[in-house]
Amino acid sequence: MTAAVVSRQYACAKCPLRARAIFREFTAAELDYISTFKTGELTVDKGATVLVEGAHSAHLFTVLQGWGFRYKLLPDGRRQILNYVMPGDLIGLQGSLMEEMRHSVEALSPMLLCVFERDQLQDLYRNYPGLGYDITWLAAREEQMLDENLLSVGRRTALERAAYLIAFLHHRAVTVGIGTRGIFAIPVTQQHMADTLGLSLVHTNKTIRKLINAKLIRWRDGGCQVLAFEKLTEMAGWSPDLEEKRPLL
Amino acid sequence: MTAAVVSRQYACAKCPLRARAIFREFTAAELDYISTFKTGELTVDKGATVLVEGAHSAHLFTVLQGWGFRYKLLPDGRRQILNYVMPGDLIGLQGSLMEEMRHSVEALSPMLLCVFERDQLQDLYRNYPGLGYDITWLAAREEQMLDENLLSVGRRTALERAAYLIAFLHHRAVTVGIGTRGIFAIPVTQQHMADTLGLSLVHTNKTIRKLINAKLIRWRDGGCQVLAFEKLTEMAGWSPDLEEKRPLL
DNA sequence: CGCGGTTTTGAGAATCCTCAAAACCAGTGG
DNA sequence: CCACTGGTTTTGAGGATTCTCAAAACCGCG
Repeated sequence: MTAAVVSRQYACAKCPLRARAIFREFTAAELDYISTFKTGELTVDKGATVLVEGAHSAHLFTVLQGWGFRYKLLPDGRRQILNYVMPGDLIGLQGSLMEEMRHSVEALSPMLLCVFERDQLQDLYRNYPGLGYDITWLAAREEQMLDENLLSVGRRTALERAAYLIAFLHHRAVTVGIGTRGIFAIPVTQQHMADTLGLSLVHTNKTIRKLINAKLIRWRDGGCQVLAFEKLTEMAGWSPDLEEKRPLL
Repeated sequence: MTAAVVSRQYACAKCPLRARAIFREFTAAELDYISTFKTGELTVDKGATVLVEGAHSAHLFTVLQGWGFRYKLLPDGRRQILNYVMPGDLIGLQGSLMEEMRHSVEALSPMLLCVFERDQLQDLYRNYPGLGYDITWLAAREEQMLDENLLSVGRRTALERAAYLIAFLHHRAVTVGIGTRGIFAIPVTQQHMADTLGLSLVHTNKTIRKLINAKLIRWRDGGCQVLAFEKLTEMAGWSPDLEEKRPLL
């Protein structure tokens, strides 16, 4: 058993995630509506596939807890990780809007998801245009992240790429409030890193080792921990955008 | 003079682009509204910058004619082309939704653009939720293309990548109705290709030469012409999705 | 203790890069 | 009509990066 639907835990208004500073305030009416839109919660085991390429998903999800990643495969099995998902992110939008999903999503850790019905999406746009706008905003944000990733894979050196990726994930996690109590681990293996960076496992390992030896990161608790965020961003030639408040569906 | 605003040419209902098979039907009311939303047209010279990274654009554009590309730069000038734009594509959405643009857009050929006011976007969502939905759909489509591009740059070999890129652009162009009268040229230089593929100019040239020697493409009229589309897609391990009808703003 | 998954190391080979220069080509001005 | 110019494509060559193959080391867990 890799996934299980659980009954509603709490109303959206009381969602602990929503209280975090990065998310914008919703009106009471919006919260009520979202509560209707939400049909349940879903827990997913680490390693389980949340959404699979080719399917036409009947659901949309908001991540409440845990990490996952989006990826695509070539016919012969080569894998490219496109982006990571973490609390507050919306997944499955493509599968809801288009005929079918063009990528898959897998859980990196146990995940807790909020489930929405695809069929209610039209209704949402009609009754709460502001929320529709929010969904577009979230899609534009995803595009922004992909742009930066593509720049990285296409034009940064292996070392810059690794530094960028780690800094990027760390920054997102901190922004959304993961590991506010000190150092936390990004729950990936070096194989995941390799498939994100567009490098082989062996070369990824050698590259990451340089970052470890330079004491910019360490590898512990089944993942990657950041020790010197600034040095990573500098190495990558990247500066994080200042984060505006964002919607949470 | 690289860009000039022109007075309104014709109502959206009579837009010649809209008549093409790939675009979905709009209701008379929608067309009326879009006509209001549209504030003018803009011509842009080949090589001119349409939108620049860092700016907070007051405008949104729909491409009516011509080709362009979106790109990002690293601090030292390395360039990654993220995607191409052609008739029917919406550009500048990011700059309208977020604080500022995270990429630039440049014209590959003379372009004709439809201009919309960013400030009216909220109004559009409120009054025509279906159009809001359309905009989200377009954003999701852009994401889909980026996903495939990232897969390509990250995991395909140089030859596969080149084959994919050319097949991809050719397919998009055909779908939107460019060059329906026989063979047409994709208006790029090999430098553009290189910056899209994440390769050096020299290696790109050698790779493209293989495709030319195999008679899959030819290089003529200042661009790339496709001679054997199927062979390209097969070489890339890619099959184009079937194209649903899409909105045109 | 044994097992499977993950990280590490070594080594030779393929890919891709940089540097440098030549060839080609379309447009400009004499 | 031709020389000149700037942009683009092509070629060669040596070198750096990255890959594959293979095996060892490590590590948490049953």
